[in-house]
Amino acid sequence: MMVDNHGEATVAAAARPRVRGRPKQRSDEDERQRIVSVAREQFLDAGYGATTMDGVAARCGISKKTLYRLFPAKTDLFRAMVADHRRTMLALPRPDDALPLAEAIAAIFRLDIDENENRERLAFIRLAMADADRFPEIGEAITLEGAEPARRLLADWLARQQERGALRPFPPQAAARMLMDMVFGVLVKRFPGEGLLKQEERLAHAQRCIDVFLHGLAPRSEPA
Amino acid sequence: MMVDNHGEATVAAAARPRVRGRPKQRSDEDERQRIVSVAREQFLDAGYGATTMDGVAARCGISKKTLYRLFPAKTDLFRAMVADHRRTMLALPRPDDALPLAEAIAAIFRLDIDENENRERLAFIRLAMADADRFPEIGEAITLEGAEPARRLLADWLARQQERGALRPFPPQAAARMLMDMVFGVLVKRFPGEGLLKQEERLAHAQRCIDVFLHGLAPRSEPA
DNA sequence: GCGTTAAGAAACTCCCGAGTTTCCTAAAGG
DNA sequence: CCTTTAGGAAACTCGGGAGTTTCTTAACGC
Repeated sequence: MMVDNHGEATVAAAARPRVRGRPKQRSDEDERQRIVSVAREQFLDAGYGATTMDGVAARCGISKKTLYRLFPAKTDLFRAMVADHRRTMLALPRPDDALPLAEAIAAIFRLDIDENENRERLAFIRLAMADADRFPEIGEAITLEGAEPARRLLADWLARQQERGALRPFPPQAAARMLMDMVFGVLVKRFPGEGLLKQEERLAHAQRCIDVFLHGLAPRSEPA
Repeated sequence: MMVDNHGEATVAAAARPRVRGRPKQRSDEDERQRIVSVAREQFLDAGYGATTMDGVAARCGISKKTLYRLFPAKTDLFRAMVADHRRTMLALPRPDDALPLAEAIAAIFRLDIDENENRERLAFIRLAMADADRFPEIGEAITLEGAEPARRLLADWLARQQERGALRPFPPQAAARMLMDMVFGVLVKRFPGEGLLKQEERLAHAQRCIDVFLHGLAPRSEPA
């Protein structure tokens, strides 16, 4: 969805006649949204420092003047991007306790999101790690709107399963963190050369993690 | 060890008489080493972009002239820092197959390293993630000198345990990655506010990860 | 139609950091 | 002791990016 928006915006911008004079009026809100989309693309792709206002304006097909009217400073644009991300972050599903354990976890992790959404999710995390010091809100956005609620959801679910006797007793918060780290640790895989995992690999990896995790927390497993 | 070096360097620098004229000669090698130590501190603390040559020179108590004689460009300094990091990276231990499984893994992870070493390890990973695009070698340093060998070591060990029947069959590479992600995922915990985990928490967390992991790969566990 | 005005293009200021140079001084070395 | 020379301090150039301004022009509202 978001990438499509980008595409639209960019293409529209490129197609927009670059004539002098006052262009057709457009709603400020639409304009802001378009800009934020482009900015998100840039920020996620290049990081905060390497993203330039000139670049954003150019890619939006607008002048810096307009850009600065809507976003008085680069930081405002960044914050708006983060806020937008928070708004559009996917709502967490209520896991169905009747579901098989593995499926319930897969649902919590939304393993079904598409490649682009996943790419954006990881890019956002990278950005957060890189610029968390300068912009606490990006770290907060990830933590408060993404990781934290998801972890709480997962931890609650784990606690319930433990009460049911479906899982052995184990600190739920710690367990939730472990599983999330396993599943999203793929992020680091980005280092050596080849890009992110493909959809298929990502799913397979997640399934393996869930497998190990569930066996690791199974009620009566033999100690190693 | 490294932090001590930093301390020494910084203090020595501050104590150095800031007089005009030619100072007492010192070995270029010593000088380079001092500079690299200071630079490492800066790079790890502030990232590549936020580290300035002026700042490094000032903290070293030397002039930019000397700094640029020894390191013609900022990138050279950065590369030297990475190279130094690679050199001083701890050699991996050969795991003793006779050890209890949990202890063997703890040894592979060097869970006994001190707080400062651990802080540096995590800072380096963060730096790598932030600047991997511009400086592939930092990502490579982590991957090739740190993560990769450790993962291979762990994977080999896992494979051996599987052959012995101490662990159930499971793709060893995937398993090694999972465990590493779990143990070092703590990294992400840095976001919200409070700093890194204390030594004690870190060890406890690692032990819990190992616990879940070993149960998850135990030979005859009940499916969940 | 016709003034008003909002937007584009582009030049501009300002700042900051990489890298260079100049001048000065004192250690090195004979 | 006196010349040579390496290093410190600081001023410099240069480039690039944030944010501003000016000029121009065409859409908008009457």
